[in-house]
Amino acid sequence: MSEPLDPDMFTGCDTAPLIRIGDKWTAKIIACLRDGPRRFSELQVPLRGVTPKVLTESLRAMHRDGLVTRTAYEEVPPRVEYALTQLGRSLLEPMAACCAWSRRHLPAVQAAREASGL
Amino acid sequence: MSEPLDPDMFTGCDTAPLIRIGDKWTAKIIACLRDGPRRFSELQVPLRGVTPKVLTESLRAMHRDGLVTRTAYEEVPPRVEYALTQLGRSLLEPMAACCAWSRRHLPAVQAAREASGL
DNA sequence: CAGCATCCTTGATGATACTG
DNA sequence: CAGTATCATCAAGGATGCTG
Repeated sequence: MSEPLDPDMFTGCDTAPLIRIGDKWTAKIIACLRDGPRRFSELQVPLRGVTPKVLTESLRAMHRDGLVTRTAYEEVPPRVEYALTQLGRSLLEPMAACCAWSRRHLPAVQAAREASGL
Repeated sequence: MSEPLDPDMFTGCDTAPLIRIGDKWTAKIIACLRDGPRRFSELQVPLRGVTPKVLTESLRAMHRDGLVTRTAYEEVPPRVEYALTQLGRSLLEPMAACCAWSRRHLPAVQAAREASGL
């Protein structure tokens, strides 16, 4: 009920998050790769509005962290496919937990927000 | 294995997140309130470095969304206690799922990151 | 097609000082 | 104590144009 609270009890680290997940695109990219490999341009479609620069940055970080694989085919025009690794796939579980919460409780959040006049 | 990808398959909304959770403090605040009500200044300690301004903003948003209650006692000096609502408490579940993932897989992320030379 | 290179905007956050 | 009020900062993200 009281006493010492651990500042890092949730994130497990001081300030900078160790892994890039809570940013704007990583989770969406993982969702888009759920059903199989996708090409760079295939990802741009569902992630409407993402610029190639940002998409590249995100994919590079995810590749560096072992979440996705990158396969470049020596063709013209070039073709590059991204796919989830086992590690990346394992993130679908906590993501599903968040989605489940969202489906169940977002209406309550909406209600609370309106009840307090924005 | 292919075809139309839903841009909002993960977040459930277009751009702006409907609820403020993925920010820097909300999840930590929820964790700090897990074992009971806390005062404003009690929260500042474990959330080391958080300025009163930012803590106020976070708590206000959480209150607006029905995640926490705010109880001000008419005393001198003033005392204000924040506590999780049932809704706020329900967020502990998906948070636990994320923590579980972290405990299990962060070492693999570290390894992957080193194996790729940062 | 799959990106780089550049420049720019913006919101979340921080530092500091002050108040009921 | 529990904030409020300003100002400053910085990195994520975006816009645009170019290239192998």
